[in-house]
Amino acid sequence: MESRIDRIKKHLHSQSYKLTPQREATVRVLLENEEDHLSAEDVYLLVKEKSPEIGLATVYRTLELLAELKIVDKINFGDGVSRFDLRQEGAAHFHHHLVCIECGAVDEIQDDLLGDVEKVVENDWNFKIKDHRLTFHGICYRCQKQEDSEQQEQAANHS
Amino acid sequence: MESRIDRIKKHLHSQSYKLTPQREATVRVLLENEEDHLSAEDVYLLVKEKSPEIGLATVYRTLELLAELKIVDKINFGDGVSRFDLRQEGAAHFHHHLVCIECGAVDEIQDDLLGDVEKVVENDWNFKIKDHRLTFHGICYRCQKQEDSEQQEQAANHS
DNA sequence: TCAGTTTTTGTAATCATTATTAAATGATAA
DNA sequence: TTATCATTTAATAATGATTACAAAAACTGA
Repeated sequence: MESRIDRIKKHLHSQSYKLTPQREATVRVLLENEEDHLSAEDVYLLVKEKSPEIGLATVYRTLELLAELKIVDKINFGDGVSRFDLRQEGAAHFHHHLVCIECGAVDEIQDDLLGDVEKVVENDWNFKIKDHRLTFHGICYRCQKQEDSEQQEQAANHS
Repeated sequence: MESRIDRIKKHLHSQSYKLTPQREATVRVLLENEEDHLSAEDVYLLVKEKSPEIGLATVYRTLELLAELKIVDKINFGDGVSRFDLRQEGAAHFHHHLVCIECGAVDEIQDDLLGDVEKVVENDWNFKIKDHRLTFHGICYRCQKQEDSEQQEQAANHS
C-alpha cells in the first residue's frame, strides 16, 4: 500500500526534485496538521521540534516548491501572513474557507460549490480558469450559539 | 446634485471622522483610478503628485479607515501587497476578480455570482456570511487570443 | 575519487506595514 | 478671542514576514 508521502515523493521525482529529509519533515508536519492553516513560521517551529537543525529559509523554500507543484495551496486571509494548506489528493479544485470575524476560527469546505459559477465565468467572461480562491467572512456556528445564549441570559435578567 | 465624494464625506461624518484634505486627496485618487487595484504605495505616489506634502503613514491610515467603513475593500492576490478597491456605491457585496497568470491583468466582475452558493453555506454550514472574497486565476481573453494566433503562426511555418 | 550540481544553513538584506512622537490643525467653551 | 482638549498629520524608527546571498554540505555520475 502506497502512502501519501510516497506519492508526494513520486510527484517531486517526476519534476526531478528530491524528497530530502528536510522536505520530508516539512511535508510530515503538514500531513499531521491538516486543516490548521499553518503559517510558514508555524511550520518551521513544528518541524524544528523533531528536526532541530532545520533552517527557516529551507522551510520557506520547501513550501514554495510544494505550492509550485500544487501539493499545497498558499492562502492569505489578510492578516499579513501566508498560510499553507495541503490540497486534497486528487482534488481538482482548492477547498473554500470560512473565516470567523469573532473568534478567528477558519473552517474548510471541501465540496465544490463553484461548478456553476465557473461555467458562467468561462463562458460569459471568456476566462480560462486554472484555480480559484473563495473565502467567506462572517460568524461561525460556535459564535452564533454563544451570542444566542448571551441574549437569552440578558432576557432572563430583564424579566 | 450630491457627488460621490459628498456622500463619502457624510459617511465619515456619521462615524465622527472628518474628511481632511489628506483624506480627500486619497479618496480622489481612488475615484480617479477605479478598477486599477492600487497598492498603498501606488496610492501614495499618486496622491503625492497633487499633494506632495502628504506622508506615507497617512495614506496607510486613511486606507485602513476607508476599509473599516467598507468604502474600500482590501484584497490580496498573493503577491505580498494589499490592494484597495472602491466598493461600488450601494453594492451589498464585494466584486470578484479575474487574475491572469500570463500577463498579470486583473479584471473585475461586478455581478453577484454567489447568491446561490451563499444560501448553501448559510444553511448547510450554519455560517452567517458578512463578506466574501472570490478570485479566479487563469488565462484572460487577451492572452488566449494571443496564444491562438501564435499556434496558427506555428502551423503556418510547418506547412 | 573527482567534478559538478543540488540543497541547506545561517545570516544579512529587503520590503510592506505599523508604531511612535512631536507638531499642526480643528473644535469648543469660557 | 483665547485657552484647552481631541484629532490628525508628518517624519522616521521599528517591526515582522519573506527573500537573497555566500559558504558549507550532501549527492550524483563518470
